[in-house]
Amino acid sequence: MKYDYLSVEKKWQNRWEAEKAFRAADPGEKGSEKKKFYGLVEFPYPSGAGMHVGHIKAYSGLEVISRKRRMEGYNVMFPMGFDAFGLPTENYAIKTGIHPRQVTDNNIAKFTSQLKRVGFSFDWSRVIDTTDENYYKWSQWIFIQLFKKGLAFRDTALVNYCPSCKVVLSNEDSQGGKCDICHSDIIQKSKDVWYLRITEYADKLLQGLETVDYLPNVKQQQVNWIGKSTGAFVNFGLSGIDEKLKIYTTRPDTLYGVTFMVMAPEHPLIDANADKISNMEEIEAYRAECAKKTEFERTQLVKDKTGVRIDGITAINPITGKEIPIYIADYVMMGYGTGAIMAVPAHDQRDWEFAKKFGIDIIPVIKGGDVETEAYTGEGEMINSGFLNGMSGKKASIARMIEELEKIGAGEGGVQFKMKDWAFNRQRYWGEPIPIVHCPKCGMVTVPEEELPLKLPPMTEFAPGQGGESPLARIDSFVNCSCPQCGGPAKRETDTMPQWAGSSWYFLRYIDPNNDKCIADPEKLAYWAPVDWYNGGMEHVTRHMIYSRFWHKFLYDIGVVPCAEPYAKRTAQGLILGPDGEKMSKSKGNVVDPNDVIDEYGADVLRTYILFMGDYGAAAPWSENSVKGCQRFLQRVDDLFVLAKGHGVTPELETSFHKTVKKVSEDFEAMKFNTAIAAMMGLINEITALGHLTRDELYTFIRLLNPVAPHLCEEINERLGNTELLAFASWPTYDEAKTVDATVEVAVQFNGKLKGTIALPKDCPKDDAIAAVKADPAFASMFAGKTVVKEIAVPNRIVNFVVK
RNA sequence: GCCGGUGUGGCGGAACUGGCAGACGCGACGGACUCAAAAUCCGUUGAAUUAACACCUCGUGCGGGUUCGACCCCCGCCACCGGCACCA
Repeated sequence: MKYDYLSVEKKWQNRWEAEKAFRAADPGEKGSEKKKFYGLVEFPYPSGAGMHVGHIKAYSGLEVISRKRRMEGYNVMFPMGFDAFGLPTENYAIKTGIHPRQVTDNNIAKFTSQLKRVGFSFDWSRVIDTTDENYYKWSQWIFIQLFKKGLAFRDTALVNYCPSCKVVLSNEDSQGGKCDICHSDIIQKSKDVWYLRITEYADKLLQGLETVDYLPNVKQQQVNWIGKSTGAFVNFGLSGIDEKLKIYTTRPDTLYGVTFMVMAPEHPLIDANADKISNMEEIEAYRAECAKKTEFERTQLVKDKTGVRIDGITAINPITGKEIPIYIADYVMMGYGTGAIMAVPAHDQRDWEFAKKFGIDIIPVIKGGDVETEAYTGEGEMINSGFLNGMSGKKASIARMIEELEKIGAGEGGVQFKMKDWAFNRQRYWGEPIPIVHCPKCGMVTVPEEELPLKLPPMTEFAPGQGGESPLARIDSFVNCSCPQCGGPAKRETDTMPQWAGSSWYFLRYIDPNNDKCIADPEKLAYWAPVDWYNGGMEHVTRHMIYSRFWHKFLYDIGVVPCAEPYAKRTAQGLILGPDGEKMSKSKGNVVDPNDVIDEYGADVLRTYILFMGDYGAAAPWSENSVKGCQRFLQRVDDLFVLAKGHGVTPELETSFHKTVKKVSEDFEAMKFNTAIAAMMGLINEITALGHLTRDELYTFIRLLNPVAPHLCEEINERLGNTELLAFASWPTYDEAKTVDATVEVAVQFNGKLKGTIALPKDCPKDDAIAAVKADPAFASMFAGKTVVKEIAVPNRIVNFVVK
């Protein structure tokens, strides 16, 4: 009988909705006495294009886990929401004149209906929308707390600016010198910008990684992003100037090999001492040349070293007392360390290249390598290094040098991070207004908390101003206000927050989405936090995750949340590629729409295929034919009902059932959905071949499959006469002892080569196994005329004879 | 350049972390049902060899090694993917 998925799926979706089946119980409510499980997936940006199958894959993993947890007796919260501020919506609004609010509402409605068609067990009573006033009220509240603690500040800086989007971008949003949104080349521009002092939390963010269960590569990427290095700060004296040149180095052990110094072109010491520099024109010319280059050209296109020697000032090595030249060069960045370095050409390749080009001495201080051909960066015995001579081992030499530097007051040990402060403003309409008032008397004043939310004013024209200022700057009624502190006339900040703001704390709001007194009720936070399992894309591992960990840690420090880390566990799904093996994109025309798949095959088939197509964490191409294979599988499950007679255990199937329950239980937890489904397919094949099973066994089977294909399983459950939802049936258990067959086929090898198999009782002792093979006439010829040198037996696996 | 990952049939992918390579699915081939097709069901399907699904041989990117035994461990390469990148 052909399974009518369309009406069956609708039927169960309606019932789940009517019964509010997946509503998580808050503390005090019935169900909250159970152990809690908080499963989180990355909420989508509701784009006009609707969802594609990649979204479905991203949510399916924890959908399975959440459904399994409910069956295991947990009180599960599996929420969904929308990260709806952002440029695509705003650009669409600029183009069409339709208000972003309306665009967003339409898109959310579209996404919601698509998600419901898939049958995800989200708690729809907790939906959040970051553009909702009652949500961004709290984004603004957090900003005010950051500001009060000095973690939000304003600074003039060279920023990455996208001339097309007319917006300032963070380093994270402008990787590769391209705008993350429109992919045009970004340029450098001097602007007054807001920063969040995330660097203050660099060490905490790094150390926190030791307490969480993230995929190793996720952790590694965060570690790299934070980029901690240890070394020393060293103060070099300057000739004729009563000032020191402070540098940062990871290799203080090579101090005796310093033959020149390099400062970033923008280094403030240059202007401060312009009167002592005899070649300022030359330096200015070089600076102008550098300023023309984008950061991309300067850092990405590694090419010839360029630079200019500063005439008139020299540096004094505090250890050797030697006088050495100072250069400016753009291979040294103002934004890292102190903006100046000591150059050791013998042991640093960049310094080596520079020295070769400018004819500077190269003094080796570590034995090994040939510093005439390239810098030697390996370890070795210290030479030409005064008190370090004869030492070997980088660590010891560094420690010894730092000790010396500290003794003579010329430096100290220190650490540096690659991570930079977070540029936190955008000159756009569709974002959270930054709740700050600029008062000519009081300076920057926060909007009083009782006045939050600071709402976006109504507008009809959303394009940014010509100078790249926020569209909000055009609205006088918004801009002009009175200072909350002194009551005098003042002006509002007109920039808005970046899209990352709303997603930096959304997992907390799910816990108490309608609270108008605080982010979330402390009792509820104590119950639900932290997120037990967070799944999402690898592309969000550095930016979104680090930002949100930062906010969470801040909220922890001010006593708002009860735990130091927001996510106890993090996994990631792989991409779904188009049928052509390419990344899905509109331009390639290889996007698969989940709606089309559901129309043709049903939601259960879609879900099953997405989980079956391969390793959940790896990218895999879409295959229409394989979808059909999953359809056949579910059809065969449906057909099982007519084969189900009586109760109890079918002896021929008993071991297989125990095996499958074990396999599926374990594989789901490891997100090995493909092999779990393969195991269920194998069991179906066995049952079909046998021709019968009991109704109890069918019940076990549908409970295993339920997290993957819940509509079909609920339907069969009902046919079995059960009135309760299968969603809350108990998860099947297995008996370890019954997962192995009574007789096991064991491989027989001679000299490691497979020569046959032998049936042996389960867990047959080694000696018995060896004896059994020797007694088996099938292997007699293998022993004939040979001497057995060694006998190896692995229970239930192999027996191997080494013969001569 | 650095860090991480991957490489297995015609295809997607399995393989207890050293123990029968290719589970499961797709595709293909053969058969059943059908007037026929679709759907469904049954069988075969790594390569080579063969009358043979008998034996032997080869086979997990390439070249070596360790081991009774290697997709798995070690050494040296190649290719592709992801992240970072003149970070001192």
